[in-house]
Amino acid sequence: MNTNYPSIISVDHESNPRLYETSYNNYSPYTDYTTASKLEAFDYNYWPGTPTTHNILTIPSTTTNQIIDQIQISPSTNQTIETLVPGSTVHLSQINSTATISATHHHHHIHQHLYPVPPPPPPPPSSSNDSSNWLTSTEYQSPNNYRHYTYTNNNFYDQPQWTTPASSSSSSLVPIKFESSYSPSSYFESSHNIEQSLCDSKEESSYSKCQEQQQQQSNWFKSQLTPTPPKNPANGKTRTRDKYRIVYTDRQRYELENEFTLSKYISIPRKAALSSALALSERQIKIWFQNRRAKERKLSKKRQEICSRQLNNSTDADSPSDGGFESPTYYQNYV
DNA sequence: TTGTGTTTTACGACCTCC
DNA sequence: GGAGGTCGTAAAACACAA
Repeated sequence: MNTNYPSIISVDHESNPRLYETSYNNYSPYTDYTTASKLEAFDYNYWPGTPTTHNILTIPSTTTNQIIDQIQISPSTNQTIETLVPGSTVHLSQINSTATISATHHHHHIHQHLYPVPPPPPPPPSSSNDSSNWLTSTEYQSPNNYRHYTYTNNNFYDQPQWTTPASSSSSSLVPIKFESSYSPSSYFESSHNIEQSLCDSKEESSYSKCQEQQQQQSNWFKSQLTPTPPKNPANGKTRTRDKYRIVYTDRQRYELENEFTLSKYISIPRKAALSSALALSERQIKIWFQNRRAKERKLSKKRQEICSRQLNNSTDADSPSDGGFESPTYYQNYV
């Protein structure tokens, strides 16, 4: 496993409109929020690798010069510029590069997926802005194989996890797999130990081990849409008949949190979309938002208390005595 | 391992708005 | 009247110190 990749080139973008993955695995932009509310930061990282064709899901721009993403595809060439414009159709463009690219949120979340196309790769467009080579999101067929990389302890780990769909029919559309580094640590810990040689090996034991690992990965992806049921259902409780509460998956939480950062109150259409995308009922989405707002209120109350305490400390700095500022009545009177 | 405090789902009670 | 809001709370899940 090569952990000696060259320095990572990271570009922070503070004005990227986020792409949203629907339950049908098409990428579509948010349309019911303002552009300003979509601001998020991305880190784009690359390092030299085998020349590969990459698929990039973008929203083509013809009406604005807004540039929100620049990916240098090799040190000796010019930059490829992808432009995302909210509210327009999502397209797939392809580039040939000698770089392996990943796009990750600066909070460890992968928002945009760049898949190497399995050989033989389709001919690349003459330029990345050549819209004649773009596919619509419904035409997009994710590759039969893709490669996943992770970033740990300031090193990129080559993490070859070649995944092949269960079905052998290559003509059927394969759902775009959700990759998130906001995932159980055990997933990555186990992944780091996977050696590519296992899958390349002619040895039956190594091959079956590889198959097993692939199955585990596949199960993890599936599990991200399946909330964990309670270990001990509460019998006779007045709550849900057969379950007291379930634990949402990392992906469900992640998408809900993302939605919450966009708006503290979820709209009816967004609720319906999230419901189908995350396999949660609209009631669960609604209650999650209610609970999340409650948490926010609790946190801001706590912050306010800390602020007033600090303010109080500074105003009392000259005083030899704290005047009993720890007492609840003091705070009550102060606030 | 265990005790304890915190966070996360889920709900009831009650309120407002349309 | 129904939908969805807050508030308070139950209980599972989780984190973490001892």
